[in-house]
Amino acid sequence: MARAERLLTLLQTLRRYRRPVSGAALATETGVSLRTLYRDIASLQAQGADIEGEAGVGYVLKPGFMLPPMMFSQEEIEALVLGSRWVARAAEPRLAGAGADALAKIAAVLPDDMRETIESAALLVGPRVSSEDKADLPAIRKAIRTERILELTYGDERGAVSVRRVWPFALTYLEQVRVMVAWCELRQDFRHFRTDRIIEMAPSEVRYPRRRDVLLKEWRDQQGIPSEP
Amino acid sequence: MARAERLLTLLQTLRRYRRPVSGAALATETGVSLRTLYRDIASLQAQGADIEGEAGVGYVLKPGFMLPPMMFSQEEIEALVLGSRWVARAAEPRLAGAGADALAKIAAVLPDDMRETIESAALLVGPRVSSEDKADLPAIRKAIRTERILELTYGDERGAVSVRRVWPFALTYLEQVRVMVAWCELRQDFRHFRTDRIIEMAPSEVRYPRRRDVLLKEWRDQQGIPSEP
DNA sequence: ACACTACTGCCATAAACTGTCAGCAGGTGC
DNA sequence: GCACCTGCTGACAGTTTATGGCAGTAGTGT
Repeated sequence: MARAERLLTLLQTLRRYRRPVSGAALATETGVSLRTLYRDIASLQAQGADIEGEAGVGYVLKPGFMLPPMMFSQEEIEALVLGSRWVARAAEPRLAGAGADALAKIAAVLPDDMRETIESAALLVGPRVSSEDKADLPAIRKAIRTERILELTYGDERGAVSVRRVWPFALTYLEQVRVMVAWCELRQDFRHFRTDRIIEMAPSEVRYPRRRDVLLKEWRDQQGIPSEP
Repeated sequence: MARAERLLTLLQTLRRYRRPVSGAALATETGVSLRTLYRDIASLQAQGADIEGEAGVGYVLKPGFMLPPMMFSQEEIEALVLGSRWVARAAEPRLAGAGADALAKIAAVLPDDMRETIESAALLVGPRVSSEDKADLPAIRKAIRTERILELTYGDERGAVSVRRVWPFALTYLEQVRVMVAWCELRQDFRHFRTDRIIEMAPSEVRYPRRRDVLLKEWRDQQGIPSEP
């Protein structure tokens, strides 16, 4: 049983580094010989981990995560499936695709009878969200993840166009539209931006000076929104 | 590595039987000695599997499923999380709770930085579904899973009350209401029942004579709905 | 009382894992 | 070309772990 744990530790260690890490470094960190480390890496790759090793450079783990074995109840699986379905319908194409992929991965490992259940027990027929986003939603999500400043050209409900620098920290999925929540440098306050009204958007490499979760908390307090589940 | 696979096989074998199975039977089926089987069961239980063993009876696996280790991309995790959030908001309390539980399980094993991302990158602020269901939705889902006939007292949009026997095979989650799709013995056709208009409901132990997935397919064909992802 | 079962401890054997050593391959810098 | 760093593979002995058989305890249903 010690081995399985070590492999998970190794994965998390690999995730910590963004730059390539040498096998020797990983070996000392996990307290194991170099030879064994190579074997461990091979095991992880065999299990599907996206680890790339290049001679003279080191190892990099492609962004993502390996879930350890986990037990889900019947209803929890139904919830995951129903949720993924909803995402596959309601989110923008790229995230929707990810939802469908996740769903397929889960369905692939379920026993036959359960897969059948899943294919019928939960349907989503809600009108497909049709508002077309001009904005690049994956780019917004990435900016949120990495806490980067966005350069925004935005047309509000009255048609007035403005250019702003904003600090995006959340993206909300409403029934018909999606709204980016950000701190606006122009207004020095929180602002909501409907993604279908974003005319142009330039992600920058500049990190904004505050932490995303703090911004989120302050915004929630201001809005009177209780913290999420 | 053979051991991990054997444990998964053992789980699936356990799932196949509905009745308690003796350890000896499981041992021969997985090709292992009885002593080792006991150790394997202990391992699975240590990993969180809901296996119950009773002396003189055998082993039973509580309904549910253990996901093997799986790799998810960043976006797939975001999709799963966003979807679970939506379920936690939009579904009826019990399924919503399951969504929250699933979310918590996933969050618990994610590395810290990713957990932070998840706590802010996707929010759902859509108006909480407020229509109160008089119907017992978990019971409906169970009837669907097990293909049981439901005895229904239903009030339609004009207030006319009727009593019917129906064969439920799907449950759709719309924005404001939930709709059970079933074959109605009274009308000899497919009918949709808003769950908030179900006045009374009696699950029976009688299995309906057709297969759920076939009903679903016929209904889809009749409605002109393309098959789900 | 009896049959059946889960469960535990012990121990010898079998299998797997691990570390050390050696060597090959690919890329970088001198 | 040469030294150097790195990934990667094979072979072998030592160590650890897993396994199977055996004996024994205890709970359940007939």
